[in-house]
Formats: sequence, structure tokens, C-alpha cells
Amino acid sequence: MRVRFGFVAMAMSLKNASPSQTMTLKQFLQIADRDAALRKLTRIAQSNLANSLRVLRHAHASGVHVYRFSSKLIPLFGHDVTSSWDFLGQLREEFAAIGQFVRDKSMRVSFHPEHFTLLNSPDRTVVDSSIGALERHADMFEAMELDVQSKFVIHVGGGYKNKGGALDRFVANWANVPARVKARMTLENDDKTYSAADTLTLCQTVETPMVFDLHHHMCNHEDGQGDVGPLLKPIFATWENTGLPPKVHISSPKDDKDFRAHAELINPADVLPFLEQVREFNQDIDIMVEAKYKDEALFELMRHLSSLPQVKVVDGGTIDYSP
DNA sequence: ACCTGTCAAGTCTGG
DNA sequence: CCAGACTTGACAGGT
Repeated sequence: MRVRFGFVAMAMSLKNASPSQTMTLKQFLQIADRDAALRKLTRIAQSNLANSLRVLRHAHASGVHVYRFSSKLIPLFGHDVTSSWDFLGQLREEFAAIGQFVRDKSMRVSFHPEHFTLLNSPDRTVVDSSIGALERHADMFEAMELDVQSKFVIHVGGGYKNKGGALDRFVANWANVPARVKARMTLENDDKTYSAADTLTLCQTVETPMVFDLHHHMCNHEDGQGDVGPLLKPIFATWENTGLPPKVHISSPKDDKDFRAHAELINPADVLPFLEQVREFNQDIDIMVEAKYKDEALFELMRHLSSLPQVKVVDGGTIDYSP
């Protein structure tokens, strides 16, 4: 089975290449000349997009084919104060260049809209703004001319002291999500509220692929359900007909005291038992490395894996894990 | 050069 | 019912 590793947003190996430079609302409002402020936002976005392309080139040159964009590419995009401004028109060439590189090199890319994106909130305005945030991410993928294989991942949402009701509300609100957003959606188990089993059931109901997060599963699972083995087959089944390998997130706990936080690197001992389980399905997967050291953590993990007899290194971000 | 406080968005806790 | 924590990277302002 083939495993492709990817990383998130920025590359530690590159200097001054942040794709997440920003301007806060407060800073924006302090600039008296509104048009100048909007132009400054656009310049920041241009820099973020240029740096995203640099990071993509670096990933590709390193043999990495899976990458998640920063969700802060355009500061204040979607905020009321910028509603009159045509960011996408202004940034057309930058988005097109990224999309062309992704298509030419067959990179698999995604977005993770921030944790304020909640489709199951009891507050209608929160749901509406969440759908708006998802539409803006769809706009950006469309500006890149990338098809629906370029996915979003979000969490199920809040628990609101009634998980069952909150899950029902997710399903009800799903009817109001535009088709172009639904087509790109995937859902991930979280570290506090919605376990892998909860998330899988919801994904089956709304016919959406499930991203399995191994670290979140360690933090949050039903009593006696710490072994994900029995869930793997139905989780992988949610990816059928997408033309994509299932996606898995990995990270290691920072320490015992701060178990849910992400460590700098991936501890191979956290991942190897999982790879052994996946091997039984002989299933190709993409694994997103979510570690403080970003691409460096990926490369460090690859160095470790390359020493194992069951691993054949294909390139800098890909292994064949063989029986 | 380095340290500290602040920042769009929501939810949850605990006082 | 409200203040603060949660959590991440970036940045301004201070030293």
C-alpha cells in the first residue's frame, strides 16, 4: 500500500515564506483612507499567495504531494468591512498560477476553515456565516480552477449539552448547504466532543467522506473503543467514488499534561501501530502531518520510516508499506 | 534581537 | 449572566 504524507500551511525550511500574514480589524479601522487599507489587505494577500506557491514548489521538489493551504490567505475576506471589495478579481492571476502548479504536478490540496465554522449551531446567524465561510473557500478553489477533489475539512461542531440534538441539527442544516460546498466537504473527528464513531455515523448520513484524526481519537473515544480497527473499513468506505485515497491526520501529544496539544515532531510509536492496522486493508492513504515543525516533522518521520524493513521509500514524501 | 500583549469569528466552564 | 480559557501564528509596541 502507498502512503503519501503532507503538511500544513507553512514550511519551516523556508525563510520569510509565511502564507498567513494578516491584518486585524482594529489595524484596518485605524487606517483613515479606506481604499488604501483595502489595497494593503490585497498586497498582504498577494504575498500570502506568492508564499503558498513557494511552499508548494518546495513540497513538490521534496517529493511531497499533499498539502493544506492556510485558511488566512486573504485577511478579513468575508468580513463586513471588505464586502464591497473584489478580492478574487484583484487576485485572479495569483490564484490561477497556484491552480496551474497544483494541476501540473498532481498535488492534492485542501483547506481547513477555522474552528468558527459551525454547521450545527443553534444560532442561525452562526450557521449562515459558516456557510458563507465555506462558500469563500469554494470561491478560492474555483479561482484556482481546481475540481471537487480539492476538499475542505471541518469538525462536526459544538456539543451544546445535547450531542444527539446537535447532530440532528447538523443534518437539518445540511439541506441549506450549497451543492458546490457539499461536493468538497469532509468531516473530522475531534478531540473533545465528536468521536470517530459519532463522526462516521454523521458522514454516512450526509454522504460525506470522513477524515480520521489519530491523535483526536486517542484523546476522545467511547469507553473500550480505543482501538480504531473495527471502524477503519467503514471510514475508508466513505471515500469510495471520490477518486481519492482516504485522508488521515496524525500528530503526537505535546506531553502528558498537555495531551491534546501538538508536539513539535511525530513520535513514530504513535503512528506505526496504525500503519500496521491499515496494512491489513492494503489501502492507499494520504496522511497529513500536523506538527509544530511542519515539513521538518514530515522529513524527520520519513527518515525514521526509511530504516524499517517493511518500508520502501518512493520519494521524499511517499512510502510503500508492504506485507 | 527578544519579549509581551493583542487579535474577526464561537463555545464552554466556572464564578 | 459574564469574564476568561481555549488555541495558533502574526504583529505591534516595548525594551
